[in-house]
Amino acid sequence: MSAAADLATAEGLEGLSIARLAREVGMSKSGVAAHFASKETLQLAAVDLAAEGYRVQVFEAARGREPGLPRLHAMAMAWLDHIEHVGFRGGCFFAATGSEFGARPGPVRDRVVHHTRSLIDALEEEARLAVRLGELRDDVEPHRLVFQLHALAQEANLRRQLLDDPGAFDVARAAVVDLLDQARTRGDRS
Amino acid sequence: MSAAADLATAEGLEGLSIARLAREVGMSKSGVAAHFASKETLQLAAVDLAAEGYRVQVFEAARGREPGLPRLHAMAMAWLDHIEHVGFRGGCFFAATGSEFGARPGPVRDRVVHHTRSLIDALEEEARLAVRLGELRDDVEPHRLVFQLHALAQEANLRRQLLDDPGAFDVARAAVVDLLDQARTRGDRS
DNA sequence: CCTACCGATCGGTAGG
DNA sequence: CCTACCGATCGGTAGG
Repeated sequence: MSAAADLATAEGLEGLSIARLAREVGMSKSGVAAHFASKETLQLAAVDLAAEGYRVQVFEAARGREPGLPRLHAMAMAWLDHIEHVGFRGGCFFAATGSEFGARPGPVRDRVVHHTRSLIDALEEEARLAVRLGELRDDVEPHRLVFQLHALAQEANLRRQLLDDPGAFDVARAAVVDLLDQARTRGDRS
Repeated sequence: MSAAADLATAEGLEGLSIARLAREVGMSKSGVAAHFASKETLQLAAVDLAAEGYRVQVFEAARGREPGLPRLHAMAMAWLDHIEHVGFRGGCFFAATGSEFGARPGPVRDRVVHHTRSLIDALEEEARLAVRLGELRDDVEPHRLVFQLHALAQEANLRRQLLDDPGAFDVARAAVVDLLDQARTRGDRS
């Protein structure tokens, strides 16, 4: 069942058909259909499973560091590492499904949006805290900082998928370090 | 014919079926099929049409400015403007198709990759020139600068599609300005 | 450019 | 969990 959803995740998209999934796990088509009320239910299960994957990594990495800048830094890096190593053929699951369902209103899109916003909100929250703690400059806008962090991850994923750029994630990591460095309060070396 | 490809473009993806397109332009299915050797040919036509759309805007904007930093700046802005105003339901055509065909080898993927790389190469070339002209600092890496510029556009597109962030393109534009500002030779106000 | 057809695949259900 | 079926849609072709 969750093994089915995992293989579903690996396949990636709307092309994840009940029939195809059935073949892959060696069951009859209606055997799979019995586990999910509809194709949409299967898609939602795949989305939630993928979300669990990065949530565990990102928030586990966060727990190990003090709140504020160190935690923000750790979350951004853990998130890049996770995308780099997911191993789905289509790369980052949320980049793929977000792009696919961005223009298709419905529960699947809503779920993808929810998980995406959830990560962004967590990063913004941590950035806001870092500003409050004086670790990041007063004039740093958390919204924009996280915009840039998220952008770098998207770009690394795109370049690996499309441009065979094996160093894409290293470039992204270096840019993240620079970005946080420039936002850091002068003289602060925490 | 090119009107068909245009509506095809608007629809966006693999879901662009010959049957669906036929309905949309009021022809029979095989009437459309006769114009394209195969579905793949139709997809390639749509990709090329979309590429023409941004090429015209970006390279026209470039022609009006002197080579180097001014031209790089103009290209980045024209490109953001184009993505913001394409009007395809799925947003940026190349973000959508790139994500969809990134893991599907074949002529369609190759064509999407070619157009994507083409724009990136043009931006990098201009950045390299700006360094040579002394408009950008010596230690600026064109590859990484364009990585960041491209990342901002991807993120703006994603946020509009997924997060109903109407100011996403304004944030991206402001970040582009900052990025080029920081890369600029100190004291240079060209 | 059309009608009419093909084989394949889809999501879903009936009935067990 | 299965077989067996449904109506719909797909890409593509035959024949005109």
